Amino acid sequence: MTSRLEALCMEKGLKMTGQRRVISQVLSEADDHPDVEEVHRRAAQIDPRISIATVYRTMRLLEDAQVIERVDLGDGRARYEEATADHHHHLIDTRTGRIIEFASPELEAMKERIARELGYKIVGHRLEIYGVPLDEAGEDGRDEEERS
Amino acid sequence: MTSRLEALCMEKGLKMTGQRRVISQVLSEADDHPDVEEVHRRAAQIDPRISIATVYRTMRLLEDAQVIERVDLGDGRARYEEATADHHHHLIDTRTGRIIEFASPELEAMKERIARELGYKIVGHRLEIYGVPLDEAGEDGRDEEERS
DNA sequence: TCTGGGATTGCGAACGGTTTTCAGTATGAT
DNA sequence: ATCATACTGAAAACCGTTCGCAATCCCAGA
Repeated sequence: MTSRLEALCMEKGLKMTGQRRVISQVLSEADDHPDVEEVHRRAAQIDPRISIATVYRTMRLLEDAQVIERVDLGDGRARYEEATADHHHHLIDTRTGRIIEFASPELEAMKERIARELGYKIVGHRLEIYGVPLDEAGEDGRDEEERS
Repeated sequence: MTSRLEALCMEKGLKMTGQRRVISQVLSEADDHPDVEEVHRRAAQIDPRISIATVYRTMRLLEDAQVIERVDLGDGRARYEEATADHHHHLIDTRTGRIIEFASPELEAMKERIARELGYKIVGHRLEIYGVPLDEAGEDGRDEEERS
């Protein structure tokens, strides 16, 4: 059965090898933001002879083909998600690492405006919010707040 | 004479060595966002026997002491700026690498609101805009400001 | 002013994530 | 099936950053 990403790859004329098929499947089924190691782990469960180097290469290939998107969450390794048409951003739960996606047209508009006022045309942007759940924010041992 | 950052360091009770003095001076005089290698280059011009390891160590020290702030511009290396009270963000000129700082209270408010709606309290955030100068970007000349 | 000992430094080695090299393998067009 | 070519695995190279260690420096105390 061809996964969504596999279909996309064939559409783009990429040679479909066994490992690319497996990685495409893994990525199609992922609903989170796995890093390369995690993709490799999941791929290896389907076919243990896939090497980490191939995963790296395939991720780059898919990124270049704009099938997936690299997400830099500031933790030193690249994470990935399926490419989407609409721009969105990430809120990272610093307690659990959970990543929540959100989009805000107003925010987009405001960014455009700010860039224009500075004399620039936006070619890319990224916003990350780090936060803690409201209902847990005030409870346990008051760690002092730090605004950065 | 003692640089601004050097004074800050002494205030915080850090032992002031020759290298820390030099690095503090370099950082006090910088009005850009140098990476460690660049700080080392500038420091070495004042005192050539400062090692890159010491620069790395000192940057971390100053960061921990909240004298400077690390800025991750997504280019794989850490950049730094003096710590400021007000939160600001960066617009990166993808043609030249120039970094323009900007702040927007409305943007801050909007982020707070978005986080709250998602049930979160913000503990940190970061926004980067990548852009090209309007007057070099092609037509769509909406706002033509000299911005070299 | 001199001293002692903990903090700091320089060097190179180690590190973690990522890319590359290279020889062997698999793919898809024929 | 065949063959040129693209792809793969394993290991080495890379790059920014950190660490281990012996030598050195800073500065509180004498």
